[in-house]
Amino acid sequence: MKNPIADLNKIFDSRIRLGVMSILVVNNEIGFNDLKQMLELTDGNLASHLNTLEQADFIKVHKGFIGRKTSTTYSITALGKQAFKSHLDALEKMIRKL
Amino acid sequence: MKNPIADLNKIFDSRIRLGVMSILVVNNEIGFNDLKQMLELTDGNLASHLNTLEQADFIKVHKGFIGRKTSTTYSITALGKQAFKSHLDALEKMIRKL
DNA sequence: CTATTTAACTTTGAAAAACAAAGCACTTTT
DNA sequence: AAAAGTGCTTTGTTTTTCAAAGTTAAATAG
Repeated sequence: MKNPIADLNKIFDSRIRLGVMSILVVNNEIGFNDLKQMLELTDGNLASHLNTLEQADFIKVHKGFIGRKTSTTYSITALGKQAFKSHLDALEKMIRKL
Repeated sequence: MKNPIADLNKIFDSRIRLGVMSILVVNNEIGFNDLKQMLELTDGNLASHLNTLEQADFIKVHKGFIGRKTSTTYSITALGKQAFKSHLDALEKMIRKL
């Protein structure tokens, strides 16, 4: 039998990063605070997971302004969309036997 | 919006434990070495993850003999089956938006 | 105009988890 | 008798997770 977990992406082992991605798939742009509230996280925790996703080029940050106040939003990249889809495919393959 | 990751089971954040469970769902009894080879793990690593699953009452250990040689096998419990299913449901709910 | 609050982090540090390697008791194979 | 396999446990390192506090800059309240 083939190793069933080999195709899972390590980055998505984390429930939080999984949650961020699943939110970003349906919201093409979302703010830091919205994510924080949806996932019920502290600033630092969310920021570090977002950082991991950004390092991997799975999400992109947009720093803009609302008036003169900064506003940071995040969106998924093409690579991120693909990697997330691959991960879900691997998951599905793993459990299709059910 | 509701927290999309709240219903995920922390025990299944681990790819390895996820793999063990997915194997046990289709094999009602499997040996330590088989698992080790399927998942490509070291003894210690596998043993500790199995231990976590056992503590949670998600798997059961059977210590027996083949002739006079010890043989340890593992199987999924009813609770484990249920918890795994719930986790998969939560995952599916999370990504159904796709 | 001063004080507090909010946004979005970064830094720090502690706790937990993952993991490999080695050791071990016992047995079978060579 | 020596080597190898089974199924662990122990040890110790590395990695990951996370909360808390600090930070900068702007907004708002008093």
